[in-house]
Amino acid sequence: MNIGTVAGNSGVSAKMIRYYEETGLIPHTRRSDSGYRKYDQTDVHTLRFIRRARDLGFSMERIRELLKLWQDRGRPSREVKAIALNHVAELDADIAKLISLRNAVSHLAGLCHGDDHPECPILDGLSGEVAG
Amino acid sequence: MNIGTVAGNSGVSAKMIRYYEETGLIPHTRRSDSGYRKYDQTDVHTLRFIRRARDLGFSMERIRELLKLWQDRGRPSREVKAIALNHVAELDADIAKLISLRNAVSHLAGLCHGDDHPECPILDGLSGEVAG
DNA sequence: TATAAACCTTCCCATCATGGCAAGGTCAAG
DNA sequence: CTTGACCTTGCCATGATGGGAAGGTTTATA
Repeated sequence: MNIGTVAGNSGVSAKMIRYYEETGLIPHTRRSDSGYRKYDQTDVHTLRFIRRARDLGFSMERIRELLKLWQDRGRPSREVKAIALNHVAELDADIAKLISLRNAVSHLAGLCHGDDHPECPILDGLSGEVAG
Repeated sequence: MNIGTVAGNSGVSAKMIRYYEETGLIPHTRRSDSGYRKYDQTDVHTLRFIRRARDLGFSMERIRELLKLWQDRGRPSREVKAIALNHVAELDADIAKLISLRNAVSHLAGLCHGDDHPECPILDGLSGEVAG
């Protein structure tokens, strides 16, 4: 298979497949006489694995670890679970931060009349004025 | 005031102040004979405004709009509120997405024993196997 | 068979907001 | 006058991705 076919079959763009190869996430693949990258079904499986992990928000570094464990038949599932739980914790932190922002902005917006007049507690808040 | 003082007083790094100037978020400031950027208290106010907006997660493009409205004494607060509510909507979307990821990862993690054995529903899920 | 379309290659650039570093000029205090 | 703190510009890096150019290859079609 050429890279375009693998891209279509895996859901990972050709651009990213080359990038993953370059950064060592996947090994260098063999080339045709003319220099085209050649792939087989195993590569498609690996790339699908990567894509699903990306879809779940795992960083490339995490995916690197997950791939290693995936390919290690003797891995303890404990290590995989640790990575996943760590990711959940990071997501929780991100979510908490966004919610905090959201509430702050929403609060300010709630104070603003949103009419033709220039008075605006949002701008006042941003400029540091505590209250009218 | 030199840039370092303004940075300290505004909470915006000198690096970012130069960047904001370069990208037009703030105007070019006057220079001393030796080429040093010179600022006054008004600049500190503006930079504090920018920093607070950044802290609330507004993008530079949004801040550009907010700054323009802030400096327009005849603005209708409606426009400010619209930007804020739009930002809230974007934050809500981001939050929803992260929560969805979080739940998916957490679900997979919950299926995994996390012990010495290699069986791992997390890896199975990533590799596309529906179930054992 | 000739040619065009579709594909592949590498290389460079851009994102977004931020930091780091380096080489060199300036200023203030000792 | 030296030292150290500060300023300047400029380049590089981030993380994961896309865009595009310039040029070689393969395949399909006229």
